Amino acid sequence: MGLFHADSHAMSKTLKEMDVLRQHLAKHQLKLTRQRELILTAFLRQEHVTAETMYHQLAKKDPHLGLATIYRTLNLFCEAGIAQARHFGTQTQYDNISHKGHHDHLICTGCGTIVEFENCEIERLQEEVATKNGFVIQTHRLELYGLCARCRH
Amino acid sequence: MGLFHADSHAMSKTLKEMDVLRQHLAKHQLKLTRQRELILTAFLRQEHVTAETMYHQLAKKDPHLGLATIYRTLNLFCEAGIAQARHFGTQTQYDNISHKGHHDHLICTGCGTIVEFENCEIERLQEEVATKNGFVIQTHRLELYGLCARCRH
DNA sequence: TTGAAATTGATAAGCCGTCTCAAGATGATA
DNA sequence: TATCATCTTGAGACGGCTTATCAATTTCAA
Repeated sequence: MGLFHADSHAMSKTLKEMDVLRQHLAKHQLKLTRQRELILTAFLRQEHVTAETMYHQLAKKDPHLGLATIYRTLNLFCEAGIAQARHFGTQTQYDNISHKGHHDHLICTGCGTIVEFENCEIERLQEEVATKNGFVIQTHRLELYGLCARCRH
Repeated sequence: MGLFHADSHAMSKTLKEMDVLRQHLAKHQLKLTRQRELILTAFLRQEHVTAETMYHQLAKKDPHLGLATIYRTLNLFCEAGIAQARHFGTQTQYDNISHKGHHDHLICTGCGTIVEFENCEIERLQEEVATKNGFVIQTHRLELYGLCARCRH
């Protein structure tokens, strides 16, 4: 009984997304597989991943899990509204949408230093712009490039 | 005399960026070539391009201009601060940074539509954040990803 | 003008992500 | 629970976009 509680508590974080996935699968006549569950729980633990990083992470739990399956599953998550693909550099980042505390970046073009920041007011204005254009924002990216105090001398 | 004036007027729009490029080349012991000039003037006429589109555009002026040269040159422009690379879908878009009043982007993750916008209030807040962190902004990039009205159905 | 050094064009190579397909898993149904 | 149509998987082939290679050419400082 105590064990049951502990288990259900540990699972509670993933339950919401698991339900979203189940609903999506049902609606599209798809099936819930061991791999999809495995990938989902691992995915939810992180803010953003690439297929490659998940491939290596999961190799320990299931050495036969194929890279193609991970790509397929992450794309499935996007369709289900659990993940969001973002192209960064040459790779695709899959962002955990439900993860909060998104931060923006201040990047020094001199020394490469990256300072993270968060500004509610800016976020609010972004929503405003999106709404005005008929968009519903899923995620965003704001990078300010400039020179930090030290590099200006 | 009249002709000279006409010419210098036609060039005036590209002069600023050409100078930026020249300075960058000088600083890195690189050379100013016919191809680099050609690609720069064509690039400055547009808001954003892919290497492929420039390849076809320029094929008329110089049928022997190679695709690799265009990629190399556009990347050079990024290093010189004239262009900015943005990855969308499988391709790379090269944005003209100096283009009138710098636009930010609202990007539909469903159909890829890009809506450009400008918001002084957001820019002001960006300055504020930068100053607070001891930075002086040179440029920035703001991309909002979401679903447009049509793709939400 | 000369020559060291950078650039070019053509194409090979590389990377990332998707497609293919035979073998295996899933789950609705009886 | 056994059956079986359907979906999924894993491995590798494939394809699109970008970069690397290299001999021939161009640039530019002296």
